[in-house]
This record gives sequence, structure tokens and C-alpha cells, in this order.
Amino acid sequence: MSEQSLSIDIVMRDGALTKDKIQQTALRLFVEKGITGTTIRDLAAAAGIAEGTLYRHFDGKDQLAWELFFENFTAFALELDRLQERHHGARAKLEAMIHQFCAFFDRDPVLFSYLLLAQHEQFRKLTPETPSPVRVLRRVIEGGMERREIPVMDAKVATAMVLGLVLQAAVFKVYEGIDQSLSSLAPTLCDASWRVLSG
Amino acid sequence: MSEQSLSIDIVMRDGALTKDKIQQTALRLFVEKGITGTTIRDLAAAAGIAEGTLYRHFDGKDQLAWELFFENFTAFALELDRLQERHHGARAKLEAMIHQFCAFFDRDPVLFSYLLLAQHEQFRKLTPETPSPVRVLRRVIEGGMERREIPVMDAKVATAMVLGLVLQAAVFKVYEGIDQSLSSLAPTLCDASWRVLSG
Amino acid sequence: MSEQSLSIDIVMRDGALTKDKIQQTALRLFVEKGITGTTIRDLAAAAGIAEGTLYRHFDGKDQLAWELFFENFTAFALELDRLQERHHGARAKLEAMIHQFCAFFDRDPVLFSYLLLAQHEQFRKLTPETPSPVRVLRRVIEGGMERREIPVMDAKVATAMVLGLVLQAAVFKVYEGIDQSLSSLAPTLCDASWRVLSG
Amino acid sequence: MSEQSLSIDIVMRDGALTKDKIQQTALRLFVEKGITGTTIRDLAAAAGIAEGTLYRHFDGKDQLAWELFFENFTAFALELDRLQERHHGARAKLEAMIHQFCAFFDRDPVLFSYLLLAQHEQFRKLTPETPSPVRVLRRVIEGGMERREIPVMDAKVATAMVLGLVLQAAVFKVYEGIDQSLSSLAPTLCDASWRVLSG
DNA sequence: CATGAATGAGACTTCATTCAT
DNA sequence: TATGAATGAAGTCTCATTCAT
Repeated sequence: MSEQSLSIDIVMRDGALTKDKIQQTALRLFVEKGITGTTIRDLAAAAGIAEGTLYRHFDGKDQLAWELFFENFTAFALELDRLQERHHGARAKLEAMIHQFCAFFDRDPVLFSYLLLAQHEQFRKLTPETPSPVRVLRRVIEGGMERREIPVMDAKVATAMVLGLVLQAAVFKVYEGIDQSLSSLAPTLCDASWRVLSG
Repeated sequence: MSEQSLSIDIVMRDGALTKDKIQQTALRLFVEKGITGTTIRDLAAAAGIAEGTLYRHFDGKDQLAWELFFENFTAFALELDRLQERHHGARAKLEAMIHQFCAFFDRDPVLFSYLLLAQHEQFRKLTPETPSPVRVLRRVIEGGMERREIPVMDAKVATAMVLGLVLQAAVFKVYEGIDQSLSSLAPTLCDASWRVLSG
Repeated sequence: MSEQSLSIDIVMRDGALTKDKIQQTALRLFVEKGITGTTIRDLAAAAGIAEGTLYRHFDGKDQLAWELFFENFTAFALELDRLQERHHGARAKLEAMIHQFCAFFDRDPVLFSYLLLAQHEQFRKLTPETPSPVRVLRRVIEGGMERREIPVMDAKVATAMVLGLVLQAAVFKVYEGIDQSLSSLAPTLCDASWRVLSG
Repeated sequence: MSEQSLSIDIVMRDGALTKDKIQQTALRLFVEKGITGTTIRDLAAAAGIAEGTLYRHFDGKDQLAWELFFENFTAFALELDRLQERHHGARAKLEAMIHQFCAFFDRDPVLFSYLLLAQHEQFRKLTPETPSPVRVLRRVIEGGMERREIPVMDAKVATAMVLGLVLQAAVFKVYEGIDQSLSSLAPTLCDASWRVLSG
């Protein structure tokens, strides 16, 4: 009758599947309720595993949260960096990156939120050497200023404005009910960014 | 009769002072370590009070966090609203508001962070009727579009972009080492915002 | 009717009393069931406190076990050392010490067992500088050999034999039902020890 | 049909070898870290087997610990008993036994420690009928007293002293760095024991 | 009002044991 | 027989809150 009774309870025997399931579930709960607000019990119940199972795959909740953050954060940074290298000119690079941010959000809003919108402990653990989307964006903007494609101004401030403009659109999509996909807003965001940098 | 009555009471008698001290300390710790990450013990130690004393002034940690959020959040919203009413024309209103955001940050960056940068549980408790800085900003932008001072576009998106631009500057001031005061950046932010809205 | 119903449940408000109660109870349980075999729940129930209360007085179970060991172990070593200093001649020193071992056992067999009969993790944490009953005994024996009151032999072996003879009497009192007090056996143990050292 | 049936089986086929490996490893770890302090995971890793494999050979950790104790404990008791029967006169019996204790320690110090030096839960499970080295020693001493080869005194106390003298030498060999083999100390221990019993 | 020892629910984690492969 | 992922009971510890003083 209930969905419950239709589900088949198979003890999962494939470690990789279980690890994946834990990661997906953790990501969702961490974004929904925060890392501290998510208990191991919540997580185990939502992932359909026993509480102890988590510890076969991760050292603990903190390490899980960190691995989830670090691996995806650097992966996105590298992806973004490879992308900007394939384009020429500050504007083209910038637009490609903004489209990438939008596509990322549309493809996996939960992961996007975890990496870029949530305020984490994790952020403070990043070393200056870690690849970071923010730094990629900033280097592109600095490069544009060096090559006089962008009027020279404080690069940090310029980066903050462009980044804020894009990220806040994502925030509003989540919390203030923007209807369109972020990708469909990308041209607007690109235009706005370029206008900001044309100061 | 009892030793009690003979002892000289050097205990704090002015409850208001104690309450204030608790609030200031809580604000700082909540921003530094998050609400969940701050224990009553931390708070009591940092404020120089006993653990139980907090409960003379607040119902508990959650209520303290909420009161801190709600009172200051609405106060800033009302302040912002009164401010925009004193100016005429979308651009003047907008610039006054941005200067106000900046002045607020410079005056009390901890409170600003607590209200506007931290991702809270608290945000979800806000009812649609609560005065909110975001809504004030949005109404000003919508008004400007209605009066054709600003080209018509999706007001939510427009608001997100302007707000993001300003807030991310604050974030960068905290985490990426922007040196200037936010107030000194206000003209830049105003220009950029206006250029964004001129799309 | 039951003893239970006659007991008065007073929430203990004197920290020192509580700490003492925890220590006494822990000592007994650690000896009865081992440190690992004693759970915090056992301990709290037996001491009549809440589980969390233990952590107001000790960092945790391990620290409690260590403090219990270290403080009493060194105290007994120092007591033994002061005692041997008050006597002259190897035989007098030795007999005083053996009587002290016996009196200690008779006064507090639980503490004696915890310090001297149980095989602990704790023993490995002792640094060579820590005062130790074993070292006091050994130094007295070495001194006796130097002054030719005792025939020269391997001092470690001599110490082991004397110590073993005394401690095993304590073990047999606990496990094999020796009836007399250890103090009443002291003369026998002194004689035997002296005969062992007269080799 | 299945990949399974095609795979080459390099898995250990001789259960006896595996069982032996488990016992040797368990013995070592139980002595090093205690029974409770040794986890199945530790044990499996150290023995080079899977965690579940242990349960093909033993009912569980406790049963393994017990079997290890009981079989070797009674075997040594019987060995000791057969040995004393082959000698005549209390002194000869005693000396043979002490040499046997020493030879046992030198041959397998880990097993010796497990059986005779560690304080076990296991000891309490021994029934009065179980053959025990302690009882063999005691009966020899009692026999000597009955036949007036040894002055009459409390047999329990006498046994304790002799046993303690020997066992503590083993303890000192492990923890206090006695260099010589225990066997080379056997004559010293025999002499000392006999002097103790000559009280 | 202030204190801080005590509480106890509930969090995180460990680990002996099971069982599908 | 061997494997090792999964289990879940039970352990250690934290911390918001209470309450006698």
C-alpha cells in the first residue's frame, strides 16, 4: 500500500555505490540544514544506511563535509580555468565563465549552493594554493586590466562586484523565487558584469 | 542573619548592562563561529558571566539569536525605508541606500555580517510582512521602472544584481582583504549599480 | 520499605564532595571490572550522579583513571621514601617499608590493588622521573649492598624477588582467601625478604 | 558460468594454518594491548585475514581469549604436575618446577605473560577443579610440610611468597630490563625460594 | 539578579558480529 | 573456507537548560 512496502530492502554490497549515496544525501542535507544541523542519524536514515556504515567510507562527519567541499570546489575551479584558457579576450573569457556558473547551478543547484553560497567553516581551511573559482575570476579580470580591455580599477573590488552579481542571482533563484533558469539569465548577467567593469 | 545578607554585594545590579554585554558578545561569537558552533559556555566565558545568567535575560540561545536578528534586521529595514522616502528619483534613492549599507558595515561590521552575510536558519522564520532591507531595495527599483527612470526588466533579477554587488564587496572586505572602508567604495558601488540597471 | 525509599535524593551542590564521590566509586569499579570494563554509565549510576556530571570534574574516563593512578602512586612513593629516611640500616628500612605496604593494603585494599596489582596502560605513561615505590625499594636495596649490609647481587633481581613476595601475598589475600590481615603477616614477609637478600 | 567459478582460488585452504595464525596473533595483541583493547580489526589486520574469517574458527573474541587461556593454562598445570611427580623430596620438586617456569618464560614470553602475568577476567571463570600451576605449587609445598621437609607455616602464604618471587622476576624482565634469561636466574630463584620456606 | 554544579537527552563514534558473495 | 561491507547496540562525550544557593 505504502511506498514503504513496495521498496525492496537490499543490503548494499557495493562499497562505491554506498559511498556515492552517502555523498549525495549528505550534500542535500548539509545545504538544507547546515552541517552542524545535520545529524548522523538524519543522514543515515535519509541515505537508507546504518549509522555505523558512514564510518566505513569516511573518517567522520567533518571529514565527509570537507571531502565533499574540497574535491568539488577544486574541480570546479579547474574546470573554470580550463574554460577561460579556451577563450580569448577578457570579455569572452568572462562570458564563458558566467555561463559556466549558470550551467553549474542549473545542473546541480545543491552542489552549487554547498560550494558557493553556504558560509562554511570549510572556507577557512582553504590554503592560498588551492585552486578557487574566485581566484580564476579575479585573474581573468586582472588580465583584462593589464591588456587594457577593462579600465583599470581595484581588481578585488571589481571581482567582488561581478561575483556578487552572479551569486546573488543564484541566491534569489533559491530564496526569492526567480522563475527562469540561471542559464537563461546568463546573457543578462554577462551584460551587467561587463557594464560594471566598464566603469 | 545569614552570611548572605552581610556580604557586600559587588554583583552587577544593572541588568541592562549585563543584557547588553551578552548581546554584544553573542553577536561576535555567532558571526565568528556560527550560532550552533557557539556554546553557552563559550558565550558566558567571553561575556564574563555565569552560564545560568543568560537565562535571566533570554529564553535561551535560540531566542537570543532570533531577537538579535529580528530587532536589528527590521530596524535596518525601517531605517532604509525612511531614508529612501527622503530622497526623490530612483537614482538618488538608490545611492542613498547604498551609502547607508556601506556606512552600516563600517560602523558595525559584526552586526552587518550577522544580518546580511551569514546564512541563517533565522531567514526562514521571516514572514512576508516583516520589513526587510531586500524588499525596500526591490520596491525602490520597481518604482524606478514604473516611473521609467530605470529600463524595465525583471525586478527580482535587477534587485539581486544590485544587492549582490554591494554585499559581495562586504564579503571581500572581510575575507579577501579589501583595504578601503566600504563607505569610500560607495561611489564605485553606486556607479556600478546604476550601470547594471541601465541595461 | 526498601532502602531505596529511605534514601534522600539531594542534588549535590558541593563540587568537592561530588569529585570525591566519583573518585571513590571509580576506584572501586576500575579494580572490580577494569578501566575498559567500567562504563561511564556504570560509574554514574554507582556514584549516584548523572553521566554528564563526571565531565565537570574530569576531562574524561582516561584522565580520571590517570589522575587516580598518578596522584596516589606518587604520594605512596613519597610516603615510602620519607619513611625509609627515618630509619637506619638496610634491614630497618626494609622492614619499615614492608610494614608500610601491608598497612596500606589493610587500610585501603582497593587503592592498593589499583596502584600495585592491576596491570595498567597507566604504567607505561610513567616517566623515569616519576617517584615510584618500586624505585624507592630498589634504592634501599642498592644502598644496603653498597654498605655491605646485604650481599652484593643483581639489584634488579633482588628487588623483584622482595617486591614479588610482598605483592603476591596481597594477591593471595584477595583471590586465594588468606585470612589474616596483611599487617599481621608483615613479620613473616620481613623475615622472608631478609632471608632472600642474605643469599 | 559466473566469474566466481572461473577465478583462480589462491585463498588459504588449510584452515588449521589460519587458525594457528589467528591464535598467535591474538596472543601477542592481547598481551600488548589487553583483550578489550584489541579489536577484531586490529587482529585481522595483524594476522592478514579478513574480519569475518575469525568467526570460521572461533565463536567470537571472548571465546578465543578463553580458549587461548584455558587450554594453555591447564596444559602448563598438567606439565608441571607430571614434572613434580618425577622428582622426589620437596626441594627437588620445587627446583624442577621453578626451572620449568623459567624455561617456559624463555621459550614463549608472550604466552607466559598471557597466562600468568596479565590480570584477567578469565581467572574468575576458573572452577576449583581446573588444573592450575598455582595449585600444583601449593600442593608440593603442603606435601613438604607434611613430610617435615619444610617447616610448617601457613601454606597459602608460603605459596604466595614463592610464586611472587618467581613471577615478579618475569615482570621485571619484561618491564625493568633484566638482561639475563630467566633460566639463568633459576638457581638464584631456587635458592631464594628455599630460604623463604626455611623460615 | 547572579552563580555554577548538576542534569540528561542526544550527538558522534566504535566495534563485535552477521551475511551475501 | 574466506571476504569485507553492513549492521546497530552500546560507549564516550557535549551542551542547553535548570535550580539550590
